[in-house]
Amino acid sequence: MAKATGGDARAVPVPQRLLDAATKLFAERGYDRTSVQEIVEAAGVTKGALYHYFGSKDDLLHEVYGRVLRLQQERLDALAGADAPVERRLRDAAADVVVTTIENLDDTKIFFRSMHQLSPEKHKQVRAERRRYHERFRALIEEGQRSGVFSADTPADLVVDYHFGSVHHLGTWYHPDGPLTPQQVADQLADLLLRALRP
Amino acid sequence: MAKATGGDARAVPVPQRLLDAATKLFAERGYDRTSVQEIVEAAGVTKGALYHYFGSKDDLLHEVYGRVLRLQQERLDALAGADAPVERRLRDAAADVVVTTIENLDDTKIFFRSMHQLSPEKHKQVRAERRRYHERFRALIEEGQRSGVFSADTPADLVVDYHFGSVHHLGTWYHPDGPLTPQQVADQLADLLLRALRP
Amino acid sequence: MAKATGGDARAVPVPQRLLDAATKLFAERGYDRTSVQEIVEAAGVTKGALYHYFGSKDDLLHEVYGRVLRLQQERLDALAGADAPVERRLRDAAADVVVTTIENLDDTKIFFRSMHQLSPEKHKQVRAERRRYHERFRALIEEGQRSGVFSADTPADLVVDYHFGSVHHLGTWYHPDGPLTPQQVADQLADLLLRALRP
Amino acid sequence: MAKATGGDARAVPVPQRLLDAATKLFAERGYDRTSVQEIVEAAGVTKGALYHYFGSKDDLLHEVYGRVLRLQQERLDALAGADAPVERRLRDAAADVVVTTIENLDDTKIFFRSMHQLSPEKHKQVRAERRRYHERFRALIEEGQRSGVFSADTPADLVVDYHFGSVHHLGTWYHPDGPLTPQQVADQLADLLLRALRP
DNA sequence: CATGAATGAGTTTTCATTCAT
DNA sequence: TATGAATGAAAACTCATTCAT
Repeated sequence: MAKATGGDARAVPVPQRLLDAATKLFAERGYDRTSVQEIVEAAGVTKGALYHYFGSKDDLLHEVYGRVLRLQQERLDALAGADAPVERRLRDAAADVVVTTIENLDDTKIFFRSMHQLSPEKHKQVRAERRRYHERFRALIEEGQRSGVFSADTPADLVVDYHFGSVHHLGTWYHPDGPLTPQQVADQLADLLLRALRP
Repeated sequence: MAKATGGDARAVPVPQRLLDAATKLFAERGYDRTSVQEIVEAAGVTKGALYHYFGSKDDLLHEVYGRVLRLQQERLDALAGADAPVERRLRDAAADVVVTTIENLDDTKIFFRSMHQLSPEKHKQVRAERRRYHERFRALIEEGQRSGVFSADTPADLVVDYHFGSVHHLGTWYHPDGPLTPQQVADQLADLLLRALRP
Repeated sequence: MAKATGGDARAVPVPQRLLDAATKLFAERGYDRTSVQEIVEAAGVTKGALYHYFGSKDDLLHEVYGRVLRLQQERLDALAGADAPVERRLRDAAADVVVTTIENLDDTKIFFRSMHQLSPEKHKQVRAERRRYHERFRALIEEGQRSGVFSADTPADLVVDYHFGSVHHLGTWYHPDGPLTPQQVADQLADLLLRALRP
Repeated sequence: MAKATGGDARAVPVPQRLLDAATKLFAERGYDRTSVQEIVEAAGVTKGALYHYFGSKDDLLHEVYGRVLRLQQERLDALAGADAPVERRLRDAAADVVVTTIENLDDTKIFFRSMHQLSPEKHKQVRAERRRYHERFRALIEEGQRSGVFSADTPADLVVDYHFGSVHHLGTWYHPDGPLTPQQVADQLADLLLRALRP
């Protein structure tokens, strides 16, 4: 008998509402600075409901990670496995990770800032999935290096970290109301990467 | 158990001991996950002593920042103002920030992970100092772009964020016992930057 | 050690138990000298329970005030608005505030000693309500002065402060096991007031 | 080498400076809310100095009491023992306590608000001295009642408490920049007392 | 499915006092 | 005389989690 906002706000299922609220708050104030009470208030439910659907606060964070990890891995797999020259596939992948990062900036801010606040067990799991992503990306670069279209002066691992560093950093400076669209940023950063890899 | 215990460890003054302990712990577990109790225990003093020298836990974090900010700004000013071609000065600056970041990896991990946990007032101050650093770096790139030794395809701002992203990221993957020395990493990352800027 | 322990003492709801314990302790040792720990121990609950019902220690004090303020204001309004000569109404009001003050001596001790220890915001609110009470009383005196049944030699404001001073002071000297009943004290003090106001 | 305010500020001896600072602060924020650190800062000395001259914070409060108690007792003794009719002596005493209370409003605010925060031992001592004062005043009233110039309808004790209640209360409402001078307030309150005592 | 009262261990911070110098 | 670093105990408050209903 409250908050009947629109008639479809209530249609969003409780677990989703909780996840959305948590994502927003974690991104705004960080995991440790967000209390369970604040999450349930933002989601319009009670604590009991949260613990009905999630085992712990930690679980909530882990779910946010799952969402962004699955999304990015899927997109990378698709782009890397496409039928195109390696420089095209790398460029597309490099630009795409920028666009999807910006489009899910809350999730990725949380990802990079709060990963080490997961329980050791879950942290390990996330790092393993992250590593899989990293290796798929690295394989692209190595492929280009072997075939001579990319310079082999820099170890592929370092190149990946170079690029991902800039993706990681997006949360620090990118603002949706700034002068550049996500796609423009993506193109520029992908260009920088490809130029750095010119033989 | 009086003043002359050890002859060396106890010779370090209390504020320094506190700062060292805090740096180590903040880097290991993050600012919010480190309790004042843990800090004073690691430093071998009592809470009263901490609050005798520092106004708050926040102050301690701010001091760590001060240290790394001053160091990096000094080095950048020296290198950027040297008497050498701009591509040399940029390369030196780009490599140097990598080396000093690695050499102070604890401080810089804290810097990038915990900056947003400072009080708003101190956060603002740190961001202002950080911006000064950023702008000095950007000026170098613009200088090279104007004189034609660097490509002007990418806005200088973005290039700075691209490079600093990778510096930021170092704390995530670099380990002192890995295969690369700090100087090697620095050379590789500086090369990537300069190659990306080739006209 | 579950819910039905005692059958009577435990039947009092937790917020009431907390308020009672706080009232007693604040009166005994003052607000600042009473710790939250002592309150919850006296009430037989934990700190968490206290903060579940009250926002702060300050809130608890404010609640005590609310109780006594509401009580006294109601009684004054009833007596002052009665259908009787003004000297009768003033006398009744003057005596009644003495009786109810003695009957709630803990509350009123707290009221007068600890009011200035409230947060500025709440302090202001309490003073506003207190002023309303004062003004209602003053209006009675002015009414009598205008109609000539009371001497107008002394400004009504001062007369009110004179009487309330003695009410305020009751907590300092009145003891329930002394020679005078509350009603006797009330009659004497009301007599003093009325005699002082004889034209 | 600091705070050379005028050339005679430094001439005030340290214990006096401490006492003055403590009086001011205790009156402003209360005894418990005033820290020793604040007192020494206001007095322009260090903590060591305070503990050199005073045994404890409690001692400081006790000294403030000593000052006001001695002053008021002396004045009462002089006025009550004067060679004049009893109604004159009571009137003078009643007015004088009002004037000296207002002239030392900080001290008396502290007196009435913080007395119960003294250590039990010192509290007892202060109460004993206070009682002596009270009894001297009561003797005056009884003298007048016996000789018939005052009504004996109200026990002398109660009359004393009635008057002292209003004195006590002065700290709550009197402001130096209000419409009434200390002497005017004193005259009015003394008048009220004497009028209440008319046979 | 969901509530919300209650817990208990934890947090940062304050402060009167001591003491070697 | 006076300093100020250091102590240690206590302060108010927070919060993830549980559980009877």
